[in-house]
Amino acid sequence: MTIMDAALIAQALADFLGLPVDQIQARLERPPRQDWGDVSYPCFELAKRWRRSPQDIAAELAATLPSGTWTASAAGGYLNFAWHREKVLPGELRRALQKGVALPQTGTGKTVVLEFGSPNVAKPISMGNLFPTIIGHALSRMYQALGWKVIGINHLGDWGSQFGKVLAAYHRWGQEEEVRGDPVNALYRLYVHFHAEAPRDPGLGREAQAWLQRLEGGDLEAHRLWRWFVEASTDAFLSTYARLGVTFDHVWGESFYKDRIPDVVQQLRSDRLLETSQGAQVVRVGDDIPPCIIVKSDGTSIYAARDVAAAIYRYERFGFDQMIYVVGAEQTLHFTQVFRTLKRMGYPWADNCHHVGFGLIRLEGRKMSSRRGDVVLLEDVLDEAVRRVAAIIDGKRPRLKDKARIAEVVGVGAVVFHGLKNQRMRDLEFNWAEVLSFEGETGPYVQYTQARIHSLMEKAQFQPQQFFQIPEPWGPEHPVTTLEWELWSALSGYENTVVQATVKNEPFLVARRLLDISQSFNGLYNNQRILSDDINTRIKLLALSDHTGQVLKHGLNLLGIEAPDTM
RNA sequence: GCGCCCGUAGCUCAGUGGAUAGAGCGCCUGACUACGAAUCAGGAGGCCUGAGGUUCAAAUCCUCACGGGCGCACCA
Repeated sequence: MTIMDAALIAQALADFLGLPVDQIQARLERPPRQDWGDVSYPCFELAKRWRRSPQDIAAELAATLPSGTWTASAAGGYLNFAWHREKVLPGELRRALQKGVALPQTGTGKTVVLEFGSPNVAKPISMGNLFPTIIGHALSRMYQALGWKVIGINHLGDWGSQFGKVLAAYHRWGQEEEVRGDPVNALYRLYVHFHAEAPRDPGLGREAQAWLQRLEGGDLEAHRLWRWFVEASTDAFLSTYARLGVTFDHVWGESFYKDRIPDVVQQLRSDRLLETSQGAQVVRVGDDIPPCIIVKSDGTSIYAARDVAAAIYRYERFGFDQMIYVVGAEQTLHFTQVFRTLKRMGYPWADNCHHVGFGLIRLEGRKMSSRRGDVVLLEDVLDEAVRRVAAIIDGKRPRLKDKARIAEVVGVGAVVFHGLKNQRMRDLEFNWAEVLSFEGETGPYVQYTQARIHSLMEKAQFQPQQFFQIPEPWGPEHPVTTLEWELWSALSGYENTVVQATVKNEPFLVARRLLDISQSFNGLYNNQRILSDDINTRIKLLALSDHTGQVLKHGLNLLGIEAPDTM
């Protein structure tokens, strides 16, 4: 608990009123305007109970409540508390400089399996892959920051009927040299061509099905091609992941679990959970939703069965406390079916499996369709962002060292931040102008703020020791300014934001907090001189700036974005 | 038809049941011979889709409409 923790106020109020602390604390809130105070207690509930006006109660409490490191005042039916800024801030800042960002290690000893990324083999990484990749990556870092052991798994789409299509298309039209030269694009063209031809050529569908059956049956030729395609695609994916700083503990595609499916089917059968319905083998998982299909009527496997097998394997291997699937919201029903199937199989840990969904990225109002080849490639977006950043650097900082690397970091950062700044369930209309914006609520804005602070630190050669030696940085002669206090308020909420963001699996909360902090800092920076001639002022503002820079860097890192010291 | 998600400024979005609903972009006015102008200060811009309900108090919770998106058994 810090000096500024509202729990102190809740306790004092609870003692005075003779009410449970929890009840008081649940009511505490932030006043809408900072000059009204830092913590607020609405007295309307008491008013009802005591049959007195809330105004009276607030006024009386303000007058009679024993004071602490705060001042209480009444405003209408609200009892407002304002911290004694000059007394509180020095200690808080000292602690912050000593400890840096200190997150509660609530995950210590616990393991979370995080499935994310999961691109399909034989298709290039498009903007459609942005969310599953960067949301998963951010969550991975956030859980780690809270002490969890994170197992990141990239669940490649490398099996199933789409693969039958790729094999059929390659067999019909494919050229070996072409695929050798540029595997992903060549395979993708075949896939798109397949879907273009399929409507007027019913034979194609049958060929795809036959290839899938050959593949699942262990046919050597099918298997050889499959392995080649998977390996070539994986290489391409890895280079994009490298740009994004994304890594995985395991790249286990769907095919990884295929040999475990027969055991799953066997177990379901002996548990009498499997039924034959319309030629398929299914598990009933409730009257409100359709059954979970485990084996298709043609005998080939289906993704639900692979997901069930995968979950069991992962539990046996990792004994996870939580498993999170970062997969599009359109698959909500599928995961409900899978989790209920696991539950019916008697696995209590099925309750610890969670689907973290996200909205669609749409293109000119429609869903991007990989079947039609109607996609925007992620690499193209990254390249364009980097190119534009490089042009800006040439214009305003021509002598910047390491220009190419900085342009890469800032350009990629803009794209990643753009994808993480809103609630994940919201659909995103892809818009070049917005992705390529570097001003306002953007990644480069936060990066810029951090770089600006770094530059201050360099110039001033600031060391935290200097701050510790000032006896009274703020006092009656030098009150804490509104801008300083606003910045501190934004900073002091950071740890809690990270905790909340992790609990809700919502990285955007971290992104928003970083914007708040950056805005507060820039407001201060433009209105108060930090490198003041007055040594006290200079050092305390440097101390505040130093911590701001640390938090921004920490937060960007959680989001998977690099924070360059110059840009 | 059923289920899930979304509906807040011209646009993109924030907004733990509480006070006068906030940002960014765009538009208008200003600030670089003080620390990095990818910045900042100010202005204009709102029936929080609509109607009921719960509550001392609703953008927020509950119903019902309307509008948009996504699902609804052998694709993933």
